[in-house]
Amino acid sequence: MQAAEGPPDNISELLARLDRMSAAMPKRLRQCAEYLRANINLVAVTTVADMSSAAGVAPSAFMRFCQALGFSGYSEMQALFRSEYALSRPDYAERLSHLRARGGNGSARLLADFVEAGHKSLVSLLNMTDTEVLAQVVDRLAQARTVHLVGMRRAYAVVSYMGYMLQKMDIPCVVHSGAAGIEFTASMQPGDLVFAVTFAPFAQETRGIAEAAHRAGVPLLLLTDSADCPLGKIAEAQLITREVDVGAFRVPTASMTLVTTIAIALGGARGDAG
Amino acid sequence: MQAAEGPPDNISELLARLDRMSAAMPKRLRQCAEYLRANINLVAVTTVADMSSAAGVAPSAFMRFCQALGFSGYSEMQALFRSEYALSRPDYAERLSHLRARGGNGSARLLADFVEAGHKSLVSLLNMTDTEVLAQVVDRLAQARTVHLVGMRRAYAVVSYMGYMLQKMDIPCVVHSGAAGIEFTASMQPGDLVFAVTFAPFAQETRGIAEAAHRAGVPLLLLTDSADCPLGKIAEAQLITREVDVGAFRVPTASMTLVTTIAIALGGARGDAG
DNA sequence: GACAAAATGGAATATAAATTCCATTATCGG
DNA sequence: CCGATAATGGAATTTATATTCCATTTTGTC
Repeated sequence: MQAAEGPPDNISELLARLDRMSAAMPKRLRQCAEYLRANINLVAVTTVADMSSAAGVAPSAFMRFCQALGFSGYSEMQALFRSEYALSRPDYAERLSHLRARGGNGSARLLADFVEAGHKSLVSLLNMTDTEVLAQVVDRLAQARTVHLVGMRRAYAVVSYMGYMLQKMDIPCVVHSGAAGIEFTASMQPGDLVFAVTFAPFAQETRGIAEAAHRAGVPLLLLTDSADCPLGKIAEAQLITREVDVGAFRVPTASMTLVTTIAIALGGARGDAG
Repeated sequence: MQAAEGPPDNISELLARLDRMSAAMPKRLRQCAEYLRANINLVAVTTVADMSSAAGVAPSAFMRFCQALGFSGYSEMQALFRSEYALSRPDYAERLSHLRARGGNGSARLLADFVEAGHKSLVSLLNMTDTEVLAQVVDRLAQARTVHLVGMRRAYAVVSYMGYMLQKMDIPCVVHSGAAGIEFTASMQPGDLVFAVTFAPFAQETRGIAEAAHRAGVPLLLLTDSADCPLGKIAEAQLITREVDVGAFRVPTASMTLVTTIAIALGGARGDAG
C-alpha cells in the first residue's frame, strides 16, 4: 500500500480519499477504513490505541492506515478533526447545560429542550432522507403545471410556508387549507400534482383530498412521519421526517427544512428549464 | 483554595460548581475559571499547556484549578468532556461533508446546507435569547384574555403554528391572516394582547394591525429579526431571532422553535393557574 | 513592617501516548 | 510448492503531555 501525496486538508477531502482508496487496501487497513467511516466523529477525542483496538487492529496497522491516507501519522489526522471541532459549537454547550441544569424559570429550560430536540431532528433528517427520492420529488414537481399543497393541523404551517416560497418564485400553486372541504378538488386538472403533508394521527381531510385527486388521475407526493401512513400506498413518492419531541410537543423543524429544500431546488430546476 | 469533594459527573454540575466557587478563588484560578467558561467547548480537544497559556496562567495553576473543582487533574476533567462529545453527533458529520462535497444531485447538497443553517440558527437562538424577556412574554400572555396572532408572508407559518398549539391547549386565540385587512381590530377587547411576528422587510399589514391595536389600548408583544423593527418602539416586549440563510433563502427554524417554546410554557402557566 | 499563610511559576519528573522497527506470517506468481 | 513481496502484530523507542515539587513571591494580619 503506497501512501497518497500530501495530507487531506479538510474532512470532505479525507472522506473522498477514503472512498477512492479503501477498496484497494489490504485487509487490516480496510478494517480501519470501515471503522473510521462509521466512527469518524470519535477521532478528535480518541487515542490510536483505543481506535485501533475498537477496529480490531494493531496500533501499528492503524498507523500505516493514516499514512496511506497521506498523513504523517495519527496525530496529524487527529489535528484535522480537532481544528474542525474547535470551529463549531461556540459557547453553545455551555448555554445549553446552563439553561437545562438550573432550570431557573421554566421557559428557559423549555427553550433549551426544544433547541436540543431541533438539533436531533436535523441530524435525523440528514441521515434518513433518501436523496434519490428527494431528487425524484423535485423532478416530479418541476414537471407539474400547478402544485396543490395539502396539509391540516400540525402540517398546515409546513405547507403554508412551502406555498409562500413557491409563490415567491412564481411557481403556480394552491394551498388547500381544508376549511372549504374537498370542493377544491374541482380545481385540479391533468398535469397537476398534489403534495400532501400529514403526520400521525393522519387528518381525515388530507386523506380525503389526496384520495379524490388520485381518483381524478392527479398524482400524489407525500411527506409524512411514518411509513404506515395510509396515503403511502397511493403516493408516487414518499418522504419521511421524524421530529424529536419534548414531552408530547414538537417543532416541525425537519419538515420545514425539507420542504424549503424542495421549494428552492424546484425554483432552480424550473429556472433552468424556463 | 481547598478542593471540592468528588469530581462533577456531568458538565452541568461542573458549571454549577464553577459558578459557586469562582468568586472565592484566588486571582490565577479565577482567570482559569473565566477562560474555561468562555471556551468550555475546547476542553475536549486541547492540552493543559495550550489551555493554560491561552488563559494566561502557568500549567501548574491550571492544574490546581482542576483539582479545586474536584477533579484529580486535567485529564479527568477532559475525560468528562470527551465522553459527552462522543455521545453526540453520531454519523452526522460524515453525512454532511459527504452531501456537501460531492454535491451529487443538487437537492441533496441543498438539504445539507439548510440543515447546517438550521443548526446555526438554533445555536444563535440559544445564545441570543434573553431569558428574562422570554419569561416576561410568557407571563404577559398568560394574563391575556384572548391572544391575537399577527404575521404575514414569511411570518405567517410561524403564527399559524403557534395558533394551532394554543388552540390545542384551549387558550383563546385568533390568527389574523391579513386577508381581511384591519377589520379584525374590531374584535380586540380590553384585556386582549397582540403577539406579532414580522421579519425585514416588515409587512405593512402587520404594522397596520399592531398599531391600530396599540391605539385601541391593546398591548403588543413582538417577535422579529432585527432591532430596527419599527414596531419595537410600541412593543411591551420584543424577542429577536436570527435565521441563518442559504443563498437568499431561510427556514424559520429558530422562530418556530421559539414560538413553540412560548406556547408550551404558556400552556403550563395557564394550566397551573386554572 | 514583620510574620504567617496562601498563591504562584518554572523546572523536574512521571505518565501516557504516538511512532518506528523488526521478526513472523500470509499472499501471490510462476 | 518455492521464492519473492507484501502485510501483520508486538515490543522497543521516542515524543508529547500531564503532574508534582519546591523555591520565590504575594497577600493578609497584627
